[in-house]
Amino acid sequence: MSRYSAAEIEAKWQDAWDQAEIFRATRSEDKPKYYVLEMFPYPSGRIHMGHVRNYTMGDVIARYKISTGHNVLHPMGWDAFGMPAENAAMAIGGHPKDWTYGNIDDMRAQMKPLGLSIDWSREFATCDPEYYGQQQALFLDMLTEGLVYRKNAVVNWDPVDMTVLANEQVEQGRGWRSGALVERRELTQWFFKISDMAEELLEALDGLENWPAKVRLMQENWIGKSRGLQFAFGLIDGPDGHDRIEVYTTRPDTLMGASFIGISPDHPLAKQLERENPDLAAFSAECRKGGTTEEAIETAEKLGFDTGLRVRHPFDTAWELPVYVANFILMEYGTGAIFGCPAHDQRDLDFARKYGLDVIDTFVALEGGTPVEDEAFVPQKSEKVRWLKAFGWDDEATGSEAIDAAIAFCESNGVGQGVTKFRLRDWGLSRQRYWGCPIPVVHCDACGVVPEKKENLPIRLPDDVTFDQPGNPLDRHPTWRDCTCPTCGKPARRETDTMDTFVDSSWYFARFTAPRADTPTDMAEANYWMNVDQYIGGIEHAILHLLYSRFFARAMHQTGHLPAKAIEPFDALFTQGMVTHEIYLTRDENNRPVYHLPEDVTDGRLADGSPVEIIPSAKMSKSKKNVVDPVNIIGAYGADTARWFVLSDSPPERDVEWTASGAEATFKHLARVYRIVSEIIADTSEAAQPEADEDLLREMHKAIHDVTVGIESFGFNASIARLYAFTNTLSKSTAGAGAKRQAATALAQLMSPMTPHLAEELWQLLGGTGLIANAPWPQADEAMLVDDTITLPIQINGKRRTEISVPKDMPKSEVEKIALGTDAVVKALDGAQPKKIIVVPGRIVNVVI
RNA sequence: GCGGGCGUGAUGGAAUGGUAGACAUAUCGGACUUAAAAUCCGAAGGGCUUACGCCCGUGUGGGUUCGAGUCCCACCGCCCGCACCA
Repeated sequence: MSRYSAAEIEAKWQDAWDQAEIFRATRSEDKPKYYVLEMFPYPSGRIHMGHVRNYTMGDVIARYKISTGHNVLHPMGWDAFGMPAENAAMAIGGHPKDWTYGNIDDMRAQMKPLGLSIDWSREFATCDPEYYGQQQALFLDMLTEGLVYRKNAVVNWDPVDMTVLANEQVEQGRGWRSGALVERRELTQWFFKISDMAEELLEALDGLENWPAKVRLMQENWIGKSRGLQFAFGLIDGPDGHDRIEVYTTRPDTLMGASFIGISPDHPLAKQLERENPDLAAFSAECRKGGTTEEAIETAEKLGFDTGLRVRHPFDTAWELPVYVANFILMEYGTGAIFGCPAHDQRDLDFARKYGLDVIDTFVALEGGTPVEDEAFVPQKSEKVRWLKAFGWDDEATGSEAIDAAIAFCESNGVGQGVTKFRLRDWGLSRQRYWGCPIPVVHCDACGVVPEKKENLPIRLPDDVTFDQPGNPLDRHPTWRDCTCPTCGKPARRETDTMDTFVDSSWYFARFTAPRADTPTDMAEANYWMNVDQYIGGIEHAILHLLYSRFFARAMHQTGHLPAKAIEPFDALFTQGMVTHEIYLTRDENNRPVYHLPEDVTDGRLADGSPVEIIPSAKMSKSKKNVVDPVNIIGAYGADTARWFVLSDSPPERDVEWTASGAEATFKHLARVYRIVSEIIADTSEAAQPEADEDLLREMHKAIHDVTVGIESFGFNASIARLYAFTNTLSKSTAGAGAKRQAATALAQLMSPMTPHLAEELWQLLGGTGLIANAPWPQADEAMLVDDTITLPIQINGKRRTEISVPKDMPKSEVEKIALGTDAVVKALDGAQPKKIIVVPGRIVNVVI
């Protein structure tokens, strides 16, 4: 009997699949279609275990759907534009293009041995001119539809390198290369009008039933619909053109507790005052230091500058409030101005204490509670409070009712109006970088900003660029910028900004339906294949990528590139967890950590015997060296072992920890399955007892049922646990050769989505017809799933005391009688009557004493 | 700071509000072997008890329920995202 040789088996069956072209997707109306997609990778050059886990999950679904009679589309491509290619060019020389395509070749070669059921004929990279040219066409169509526009927006500016920095390139407020303090600077940039669709993107979340609730909730909060009051404070002796300050608040019920007005340093009034007031100019300059992230702004120390200006309270014109410029107010949200109510908002209270401002309690003092000191009084949303007492009302209302009532009250008194606002901002797509999709517009002195003609697409990136200095090489290219105006034909300048790489990934799923079409999509193909039936990727994409894709699908429908049914492009979404590994480190003479690769550590020691510190279960990262290269694992154990392991142990949505012992154990298990099945094939015995056949087949049907449920519900770990149990049952079974072969065949089929190579081999050994990949999925016989006798636990006061064995459909009253007759219950009752007996049929009996 | 999530044996984890710890790893014992490996069989949450059993136990504290790992409230810890990382 031969032994399990993964290398041999895997090469053999991958060839067989290639020969038969069984994963090539072709439009066909005689089968239901199924589109399964994993978030495509960035071509860093090496695949990692996270990729293996992601693609294996998609592969299990794809293979399962093939065997349940679906026409499956399972494509793969590369999210190939982005900063790392430029960083590599700067660090080690070479060209981003060569680096990227070289990485793609490497990664494809590392990925193919996994035996994924991918239609490689549809592969593309977003940096292919054939792809980004179509993206430019989409951009032009969106421009025509009014979905794109230009406006000013702030970027991170490195004053030493004189260049724009990505958030990732800002470390503790400083540029990562120059070390200079970063400033916020305004640039004119292109924007997608995603905010116009805020309401629709929000409403449509309800229909995404097969998305994780947490992702829908995160998107809902991100879109951030709020109902509030917009009104004005009259400005006393304001500078020219400013007689009022418009304010938006979601807490109009606290208006009588207002004690100051805060405006953003970028507010027009602040900018005007800045010109005449050097102290304020200095303060605002200070506010503009640091990065642009919301995190940086929100966690920075709250600073304010008293402008000396005063406003009048709308309900009491004798009541004057000071106007501060404050660093925590964002010009992008609301009107860029707020009123502060220290008694009922912690941030405002901290600010008021710091600058010695009034704290006007509109609730606690009125109700006779403890006055506000260091903690603002913010009631629970559901708490009924007399918020409006300050307005002279006596009605009780909960938080949102109180706010609606306050808005109505203000409106009826001529103070502002209720408005709905969204937190969602328009999507800035301009990037001052080379390795991205060129924005297809030109700047003409006579005609202004002019779209490029479609027949000139793709606007290709020039190859002759250098990365020896900071900034965008397109800006300093000698000739690339020179062009003629598409409108007047005079000399003009090409736009040198490229698109955010999120644009590339916002429509690739649609392109996969017709990757070689000479329009962005082919409507016949898109109509057949869309939507993505199952999308799989990391939770880190819960908001941006998934929201942008939802926006793009709508925009593509509006511009005639997708059918109406595809405006929500992902029918079902699954967010998988990461692959983690322990971190091993020692300390150098300065007590700084020195990291060690897992393969250099055995039983907590290095080769020289010195012990290592172990940090448990962290995300695999090159800098911490806690990485396991899938290529090595496949070389040592085979792809089936890698695939099985990343699916076992942890539920797919949670992190899974890679361990060497786990991989070893997985390999042993697969070898065991191979051995057990080989023995079954050699065996010709009859069953010792006929019941043994019956028992085994019963277990087989239960396994078919449970494994199928597991796959359909993304419970791959549960399916695998069930397969372990079924393998143990099979190995111990005393059934005859026929029943065992039947069970072994089912086992191979149930394993086939996870370990397709081994399954093909077993299928062949067992005499199966054709490829197991094409064989129909086994069906569980319902009648075989239920045992005639069940075990019911008996609880006394909710604690398990004993159990009884009863026929599965015994009536409640009978069960009750038997339960009351058990020794444990008789003893516990001690002659008394039970207070209550709860019988949950088929589940449990609880006797309350 | 804001938004979202997670927390169960030595370890990864299982458990439609219904027997907590399935399945696996590591460990220990046994069989086979000259021996080891491989393989096969078995034990195993903690405590008390000769035993029958009993008590405790799902981050902490409270609550709802006949019954809570699961639902609610508060807290602690860790993770993800925060609009120019992909």
